[in-house]
Amino acid sequence: MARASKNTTTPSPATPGPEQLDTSVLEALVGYNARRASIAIGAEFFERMAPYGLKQADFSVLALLAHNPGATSRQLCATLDILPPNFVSLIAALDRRGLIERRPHPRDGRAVGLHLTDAGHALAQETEKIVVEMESELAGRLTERERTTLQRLLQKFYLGKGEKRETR
Amino acid sequence: MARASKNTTTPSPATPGPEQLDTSVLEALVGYNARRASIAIGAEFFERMAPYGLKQADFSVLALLAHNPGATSRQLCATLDILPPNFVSLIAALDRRGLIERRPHPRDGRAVGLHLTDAGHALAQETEKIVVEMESELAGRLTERERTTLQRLLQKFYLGKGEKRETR
DNA sequence: TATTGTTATACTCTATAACTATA
DNA sequence: TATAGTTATAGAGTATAACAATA
Repeated sequence: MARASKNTTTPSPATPGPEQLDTSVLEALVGYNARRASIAIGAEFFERMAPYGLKQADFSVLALLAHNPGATSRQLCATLDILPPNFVSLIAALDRRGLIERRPHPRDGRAVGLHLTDAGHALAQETEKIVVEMESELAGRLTERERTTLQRLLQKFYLGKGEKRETR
Repeated sequence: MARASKNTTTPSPATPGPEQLDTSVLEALVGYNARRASIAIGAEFFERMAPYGLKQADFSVLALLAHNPGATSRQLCATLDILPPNFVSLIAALDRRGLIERRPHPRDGRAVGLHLTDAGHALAQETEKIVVEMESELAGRLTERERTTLQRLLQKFYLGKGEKRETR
């Protein structure tokens, strides 16, 4: 698959001559840039996590459980925007691998508290370290201050928007 | 791809409400923030483009053709990172709707130059205006300078380092 | 021989309806 | 009645192999 083409800040000629297209219209959109950056980072993530057999969702669940022991499926689904039916096989796979443990919820007989096993804790710790290192490499051209700014600005687009309409 | 971002969980403490999880580990990752922002913006995009029957890829193609008349499928696929087999039905749909026109390429008998029809131009212009307006609303809390910074920082993650990966 | 566009196909991700058991 | 977890399934999105026409 071809890589993203680099943008030329000069307006493109009207004739279909050169190879590169003028992408300045799209690169002015936050949505486009966020999506492309997300895909690029996700591809790198996929490569580095392949030895551990973890996808982004798997990693997120392990990382959250490491810091929120006993969290329920419902809480994890809400936090990660995963639909409950799609969460079942994910959790089942982690369970089969012996990374998590399901314990009855102390106060709610319907719910199940999820906990990392020792192996799960070890894997969460190791992969979290690798991901943090990967991010440092990818953000190598950014200063620490730029990186913090980037996080803060991105979060403005998905956190605390107040009024929200229902989708379909 | 349109993820219903209905679960942004306002900080209001709902009484039967779920205990919020500690997400600080994930929110420290650019990849996580970019993905969440991309999904949130994509959901809003989906809502506003629904009346026009355009998905993100459709809009990108129309916008690119508006500024790159006569571009070929191969060029658009390379620019947008879409695999050629997946591009066929997309282009066919735009063609059936009378938004684009396929003309024989002047210098390559294999290729086909893609052009917007009058209807295509009108739709590209109208939807581009709507998307730009949407972005202004979503980025309402950002200063113009912050927004420019955000674009620049995001582009560092997907531009100018495409010599390694071959997939996605 | 290489490239453009295409068909067929498979695999993943995401979404909806409906069931169960608890509350 | 409402909620947590689950099943089954459908629909997008994305991937590879292989082919015809042209270079």
